[in-house]
Amino acid sequence: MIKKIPADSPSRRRAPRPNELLARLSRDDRRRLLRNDKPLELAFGHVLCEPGERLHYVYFPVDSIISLVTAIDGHAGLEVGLVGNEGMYGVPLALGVDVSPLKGLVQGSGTAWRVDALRLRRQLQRSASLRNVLHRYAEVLMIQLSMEAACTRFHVVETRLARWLLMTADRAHADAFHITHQFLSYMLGVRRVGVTRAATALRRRKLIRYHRGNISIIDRAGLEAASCTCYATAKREYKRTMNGMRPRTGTVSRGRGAVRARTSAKQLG
Amino acid sequence: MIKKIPADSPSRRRAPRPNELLARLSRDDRRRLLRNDKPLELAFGHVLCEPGERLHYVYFPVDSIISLVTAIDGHAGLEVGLVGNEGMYGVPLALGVDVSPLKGLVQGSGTAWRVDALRLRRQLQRSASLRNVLHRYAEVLMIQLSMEAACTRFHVVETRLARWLLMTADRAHADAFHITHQFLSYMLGVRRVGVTRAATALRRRKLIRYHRGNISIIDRAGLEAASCTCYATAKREYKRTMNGMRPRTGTVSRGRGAVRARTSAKQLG
DNA sequence: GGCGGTATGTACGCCATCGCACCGCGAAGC
DNA sequence: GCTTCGCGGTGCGATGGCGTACATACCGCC
Repeated sequence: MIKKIPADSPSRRRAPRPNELLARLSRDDRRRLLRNDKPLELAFGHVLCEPGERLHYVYFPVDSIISLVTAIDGHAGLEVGLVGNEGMYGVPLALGVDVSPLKGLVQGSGTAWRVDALRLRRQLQRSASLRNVLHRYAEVLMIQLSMEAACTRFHVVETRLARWLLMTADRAHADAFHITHQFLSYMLGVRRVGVTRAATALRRRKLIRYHRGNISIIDRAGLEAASCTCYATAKREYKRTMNGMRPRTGTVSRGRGAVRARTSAKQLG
Repeated sequence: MIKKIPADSPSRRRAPRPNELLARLSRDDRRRLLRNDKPLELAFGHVLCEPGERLHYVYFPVDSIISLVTAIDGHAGLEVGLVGNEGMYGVPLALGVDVSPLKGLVQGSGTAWRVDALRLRRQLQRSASLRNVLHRYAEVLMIQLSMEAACTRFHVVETRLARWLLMTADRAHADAFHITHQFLSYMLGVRRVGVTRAATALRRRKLIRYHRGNISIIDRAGLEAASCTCYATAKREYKRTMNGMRPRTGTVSRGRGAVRARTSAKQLG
């Protein structure tokens, strides 16, 4: 699924942009990493790596989309991250670990640059600027994971669905794509019926349209309003983290900090 | 809270062990990192860093416990990680980012080594072995975060409570510690009443005992059986990741892998 | 142009948790 | 010794999601 819908409206599809992590590398870093390789075609449903297995490559999507799915006993799994041309799959290798805890599932077919583990390791040793970019992205991913945990815990299906659609549209560079309720239920960790209900509600509010797996966003601003703040948060945090912007200057509690400590203990009391 | 209960039974308390990350460093790395510093006393309720603010230090707990709490609109927050002498607080700095997305809340008073951001950065540039240890821990944290997301989504309060108690006992090096239902409800992201109910159930099963905040584990094996598998998973993944053990050798789907791709697409209907 | 399979819509009873309210007990402080 | 307050226990109706089952509608294929 997530195939483009040429019949519908090619105008919906924006021009694919290069992978943002690769774009941030110096010319030399990029050349040494990619050599003479060509981007690879990834097909929907393809599993790049099963959880707990060895990572042989990292992938830098161009216009493909990769779902990060965590394993959990008694359930099919739960999507905890979404990777498009803004990121990479295979962060553990960037941290010196050659096992992936997360299943990499191609959720939108398209192309991606692939780099093998050994070459990545060599270039990481050699280049501090490469490390800088990939490690910053590792931090982005950590932010996403913790946000995902809280969002999954507290937000209802409808707002989560809205967020998911927006995030996918961004990564697909299109406002329309193909995905079934069944697949969505797997990603969101809810029943298929739960997705149907939420999707029906969004459709009644004239925010989306869908028909047998073809979903299109018809009111982007409305959908953003209907989604949880996590959508905006994720975008903001990506920018801030990758650009190395200064945090807002606030009172940082350190040293003894007895007052603040008591305050928060009180709040919880 | 999480103060020791000397009256109860000092025998409950095991000898504190040194911070495991520091223990993994070479003598030189460790000396350059810690200089002539002494470990710091951290008091319960103290906030090491608010989410979104600048990280001035990293902390390596010895016998203190630090909760990683993610911010979420409309809620008090949600604990997404627990750091004791097996880890560190301030992973973003190890990845070259000087803002923490997660609140660092001292949840168990005790001591920790503190290293300032600049010195850490210098030593990271200098030492690949230091990078190796800290980046491996960053990976451990990512595994914990994704596990936490799924656990929070799918597991009921009682099993999650059991897991929390076990994890805290491990990090406190004691089977008894002090914590109120109110505080637990904040950590687990549920109502206070929800904790009371779950705790009552565990008590009736003779796995724990508690009285006005003093909780003790009286049947560790039973509590492990009552907790979700996430407890065992976290322990196993920590070991595997930090020791750099080989993954189990399995069929890694790569290249075309059309068969596997079709299979999983089928499963999802 | 009928048929089978896929995708979606709806219904029903159940359960975990929610939000709120109220009560009782025990510890610390006046 | 009495009061106050923090902590834990219980009850009640509401709600969001679950598991299951079944109905409908559409597509592609023969």
